[in-house]
Amino acid sequence: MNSALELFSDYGYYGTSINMIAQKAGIAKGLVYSYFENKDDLLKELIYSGIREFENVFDADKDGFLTEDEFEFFIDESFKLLQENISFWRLYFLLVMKKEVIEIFGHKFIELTAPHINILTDYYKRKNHENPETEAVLFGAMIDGVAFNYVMNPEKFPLNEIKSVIIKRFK
Amino acid sequence: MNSALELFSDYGYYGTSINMIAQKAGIAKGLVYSYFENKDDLLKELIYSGIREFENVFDADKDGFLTEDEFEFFIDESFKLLQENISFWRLYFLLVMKKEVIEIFGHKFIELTAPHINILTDYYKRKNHENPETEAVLFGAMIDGVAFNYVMNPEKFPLNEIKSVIIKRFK
Amino acid sequence: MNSALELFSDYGYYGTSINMIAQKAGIAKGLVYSYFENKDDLLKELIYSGIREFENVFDADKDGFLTEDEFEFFIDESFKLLQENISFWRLYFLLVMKKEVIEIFGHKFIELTAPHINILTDYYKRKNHENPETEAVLFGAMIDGVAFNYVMNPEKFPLNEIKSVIIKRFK
Amino acid sequence: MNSALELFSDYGYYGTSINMIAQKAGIAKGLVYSYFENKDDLLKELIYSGIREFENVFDADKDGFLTEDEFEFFIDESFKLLQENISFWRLYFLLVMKKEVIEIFGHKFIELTAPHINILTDYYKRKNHENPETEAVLFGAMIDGVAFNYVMNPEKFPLNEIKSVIIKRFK
DNA sequence: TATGAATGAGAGTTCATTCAT
DNA sequence: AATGAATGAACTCTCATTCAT
Repeated sequence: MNSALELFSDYGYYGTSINMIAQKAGIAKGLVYSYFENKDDLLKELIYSGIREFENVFDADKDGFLTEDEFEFFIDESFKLLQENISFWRLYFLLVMKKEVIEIFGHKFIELTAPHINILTDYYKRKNHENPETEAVLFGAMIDGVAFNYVMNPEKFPLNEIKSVIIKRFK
Repeated sequence: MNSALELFSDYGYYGTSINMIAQKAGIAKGLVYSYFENKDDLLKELIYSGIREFENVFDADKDGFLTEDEFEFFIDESFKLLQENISFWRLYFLLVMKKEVIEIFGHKFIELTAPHINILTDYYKRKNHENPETEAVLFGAMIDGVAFNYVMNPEKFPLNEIKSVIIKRFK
Repeated sequence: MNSALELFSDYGYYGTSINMIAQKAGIAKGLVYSYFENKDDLLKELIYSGIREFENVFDADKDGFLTEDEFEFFIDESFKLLQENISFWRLYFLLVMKKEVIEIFGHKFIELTAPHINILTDYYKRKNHENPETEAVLFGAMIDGVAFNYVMNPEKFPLNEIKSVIIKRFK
Repeated sequence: MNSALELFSDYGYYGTSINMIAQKAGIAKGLVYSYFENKDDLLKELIYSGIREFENVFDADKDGFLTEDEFEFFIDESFKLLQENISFWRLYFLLVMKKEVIEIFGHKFIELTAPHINILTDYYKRKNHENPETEAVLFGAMIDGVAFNYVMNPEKFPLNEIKSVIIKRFK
């Protein structure tokens, strides 16, 4: 799965052959098929396991009420998760635009982000912002953009500085 | 090229066959090969032409000095460009993370955005922001994120509201 | 189709690869797939075309009433058909026992033979045989057996002598 | 071997995997290979054992002289053998036309039937039939056809009625 | 200039066979 | 004696590319 994740995230799903995966994993092609039904299934497992990891981390503050401290904690955790799963998030961005993927996982992805948008809307509402929902959506898009730029070039992207500015500007 | 762009942006590079492109364009498969050396070349031309369009639009204010009015104009133009070339930007996000693409176009993409980041850095420096460069980078990432979310779901994403909030918060 | 028919009838469906067929036909593997959707489809076409040929020949005496002269004519035609389509009948015997094939073609095969059995039953009834239906079924089985032995070894099997004996004994 | 015989006769040689056989037999895949050299060998053993069984039953009246009573006994025994080994005879019909099988077992199959044909020829000669040998060959083919139809559909085929008619007509 | 029949490399997948345990 | 993880050859099928027309 690690080999597959890395290759998928570098070359895309169709750009990665089972042969490449097996070779990278140091096993025979056929063995892949005793772990996964087929290539599609391997991808699914990869995504599910990524989603599960994400859900585990963000299950804590499910009371739906975000304090300023929790806001900072949320940013912290998000960025930590991002840094620890670069390949997964690369794959996420690679796939999330494909029609087939949206059909299968679209709802999963929405379930993942929608609650955060809601909590944020609430947060900005309490802070008397003018358009709390748009603000929340923009915040979400910005996080996407930051994640996107980071996974595209993890060495050069100044994630920590960015974090500070985000907190300063959006808390 | 229009057919190819649309198909690539919908089904991905590997998900689109030369046959599909020829059919959509109403020509024979073989004819594609008198316009383009091969499928790779067709993709390259597509990207180059997208980049050229982008460069043309943003050649105007090359004096490197951004006023507040120009800032708003810049946002306006960017979003217009985004809305008029949804397929291209979908394709951009679809490809930009692939290793092979980065090897070929990586520097092109950087050349495209770097000047804007510099101009923005300058802009924020003049406004006495604390970390003008980080601020500029975050702004760029945010625009990426907005674009990404918009092309993923153009009907639902509130582009105009977002624009207002961006101007209010980042001008 | 000729190459496929011959190979299928010699080595069976699974014992024949698309490569073998293409090689025998002197074309490239891929070309097979512009004539037929897939291997299954090729087999189906083969069977349908064989069935059609059979139906064409035996459409003449569809009045359902068999005279002694017509009986002889029927035998004649059957054996002629057998001799002209050895490969097809080999394939028929090879396939007709497979579950998958029966599911798809079972009714077709029954439609092919059932009318003849009925006509024969009628024929033997008129001749006051004791068990006309069993007699007809036995006759059908015998023709199967003769065909089976003939296609298994066309050079050695004495088809013409057999024909005479059949006519003498069963007319 | 029982598992293999049943599976081969239902799904064919290529349609049956070693896995299926092992599973049905309740043993591990690898263990099959300590009983048989390979899949081919397993098939061979299956056929040999079927042939041996056949030979055992028909070794009794090897004096080469067939009386009318023995004729009836012969039919009886044949049909009993058929009914008790449906799977084997299904497999026989499934395989007997394949080139590879003929190359290996062709002579065996001929050795099996030839003596009976001879004895029958003799039988019909004594009864002053016109073409005793052809008569015998036809009889053999008919038995094949009956067996074929029976194993194709054991529930529906009227084996006992057929037996009576055969005895009446061919004794 | 335009076609699409033809090619064959390479993809995903299966499965007979081996062998360390 | 028994297991099943592991292998890789061989299969079906796709599709970028070529080329005679």
